[in-house]
Amino acid sequence: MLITHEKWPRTASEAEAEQERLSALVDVSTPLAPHRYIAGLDVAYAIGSSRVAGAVVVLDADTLAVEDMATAVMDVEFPYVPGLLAFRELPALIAALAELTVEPDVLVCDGYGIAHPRRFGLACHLGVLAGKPTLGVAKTAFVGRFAEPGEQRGEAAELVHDGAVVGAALRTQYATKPVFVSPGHLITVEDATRLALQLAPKYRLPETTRLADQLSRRALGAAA
DNA sequence: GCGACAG
DNA sequence: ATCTTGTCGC
Repeated sequence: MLITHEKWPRTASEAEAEQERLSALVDVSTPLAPHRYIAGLDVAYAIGSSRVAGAVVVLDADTLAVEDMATAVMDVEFPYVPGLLAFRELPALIAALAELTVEPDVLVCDGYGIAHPRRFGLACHLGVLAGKPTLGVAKTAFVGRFAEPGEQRGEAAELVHDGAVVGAALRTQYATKPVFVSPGHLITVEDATRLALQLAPKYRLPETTRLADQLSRRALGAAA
């Protein structure tokens, strides 16, 4: 899948302005459309250099079997700034997506969707650029308040930010810390939460992110 | 002003 | 994010 992005911001203020502009295009009220291929994306970083590896793995929505995968190694341009993660990771992820043979229907990101200071996290950004459904699944909290969800697998609590429900703290496995799910684009909080749980039948994190994480690290090491 | 702060 | 194997516990 090809994604083109011009005039990539170089400063924090430019990046924030870009988020303000693109955030108007986000749609989190449309239910998730029928889907067959789910993609998981992640980025691995090298220690003493600016080298990074973006990875994407495509799974069958029903069996979670791996149908395709791709990687892209490059140097990072943008520094890590909370709230501007997309500008640091998207280039490598977009490059990896361009190498896919199987066209994914939904993109699962490592990070947040609308649960973001300006309602425009990495998942929203990728969703708008790709014009496809996206959601974010993060391991730790970023913005918003939430009540501790029940201890059973599948129990969830609303993630509230600025008086709005922007996601959910979801318990994917019994007695494990919850993961934070938020819609990115063309999906609702409910559908994103349901899909995240479906993708995590055995471990705390969705298979999509687990596999993408492993793939990105392997790609980084192989590029050494 | 201070602390927090996705990866 | 990254440094990192085995090991303690359910």
